[in-house]
Amino acid sequence: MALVSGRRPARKRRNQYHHGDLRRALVQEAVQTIDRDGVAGLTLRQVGERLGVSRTALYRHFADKSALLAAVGLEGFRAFRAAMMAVGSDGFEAMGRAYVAFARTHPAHYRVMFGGFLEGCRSEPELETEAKASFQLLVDALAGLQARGLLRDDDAEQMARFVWAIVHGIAMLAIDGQLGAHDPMIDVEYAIGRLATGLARPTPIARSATPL
Amino acid sequence: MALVSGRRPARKRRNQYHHGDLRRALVQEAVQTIDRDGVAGLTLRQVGERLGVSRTALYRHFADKSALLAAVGLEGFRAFRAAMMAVGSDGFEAMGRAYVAFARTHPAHYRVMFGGFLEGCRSEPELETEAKASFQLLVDALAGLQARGLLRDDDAEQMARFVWAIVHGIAMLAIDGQLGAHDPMIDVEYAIGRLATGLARPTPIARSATPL
DNA sequence: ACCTGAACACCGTTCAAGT
DNA sequence: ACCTGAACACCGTTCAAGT
Repeated sequence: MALVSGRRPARKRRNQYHHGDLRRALVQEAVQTIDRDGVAGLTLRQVGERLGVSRTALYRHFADKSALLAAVGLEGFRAFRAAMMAVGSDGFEAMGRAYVAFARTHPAHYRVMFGGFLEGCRSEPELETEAKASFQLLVDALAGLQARGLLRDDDAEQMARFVWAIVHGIAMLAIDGQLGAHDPMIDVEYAIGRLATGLARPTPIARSATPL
Repeated sequence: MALVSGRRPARKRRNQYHHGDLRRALVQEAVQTIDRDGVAGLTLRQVGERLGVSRTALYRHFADKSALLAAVGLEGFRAFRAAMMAVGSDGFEAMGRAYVAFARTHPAHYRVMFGGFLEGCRSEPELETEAKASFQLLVDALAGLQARGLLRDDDAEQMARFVWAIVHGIAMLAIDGQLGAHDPMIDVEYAIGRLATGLARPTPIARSATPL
């Protein structure tokens, strides 16, 4: 559950009425609520009540509800990038698996990050920065594979958008329940297999094939 | 704008206070509101007010807000399926283009259909039926290509989920503004090119290639 | 600094009452 | 049948007041 970067020790500050770190508690409670009730089910009053705090205490830490959502998104992006970096960038197989796994493990974060709920948060530059950095991770990984001659020489950003669309599509369908009982990891494995064929550097012979 | 199947002529019914077809007007107004303000910005009171009708008039036609949303989704699925059938099922190129084009032309419908807002509508069997039928369209198209020897012999449903994830991913990223000014149709064309390589029936020679 | 309760303008939904 | 206004329990947000 420790999603934030753990630089600050668990030492509680004094001179506070109810919490050592209300800000963090608010974000955490928001995430739990979204996991349970969806973004639409998130109410600031309930969050406060659940934390044993007045319903306006939140405004000491966040300008409004969308700022709280932005904090959830930012935390999500940081955890997401950490998870991606943890698997390394040798092949996109592991990244693809890690991507969908993250969405399933943190559906609330994922939905806030990529579900269009951050529209009113254009004022948060950190969000944009973090999102761009996550995407760049994928671009770099693909460029690395290209440099080793393993991938076609297409524009790396174009390839990245393609791969991103696939894992994003699988992830969204999975956490929205569109896949029913079907295991999304099967789709990830299938996609990896098809991408190996479709994105591999074309050999002279394969290039001459007229597939469709 | 005529999204519903046009079987009923525009003849207005009598003996009504304000509308010939309040139900349809409500759905239409809801769609416009969602297009403008997002699903979160949809309020029943505003819809009624905009239609010059009491704020509770809606309950004569819909059990609650989620039922109105379900109606929007159903209308979307019907229009979606019609658009898919219109392009034929000869190749998935045209279907892919039509898919993303639909999402961009009807972002409100698309978001309601696939954005996880229909969770509370399990009681609407028509929704499930329509969603399944849309998916089946893709499965059938792929199976047809398989029968003509143009596609790999993988499970057609597995291939369909793969293709669906791709176009869904592109569509969501596009209507969520994640692509910035980038034209999503470029991604569709790129995806089509890569899929032609990745989903084509493997020739004996291509099969022996070790791409990644 | 951080927290509080009262207050305001909203919202979905119910219901008795009207035509 | 279809529509209405009053009412209820919610919601986000503001603000003067407390420690």
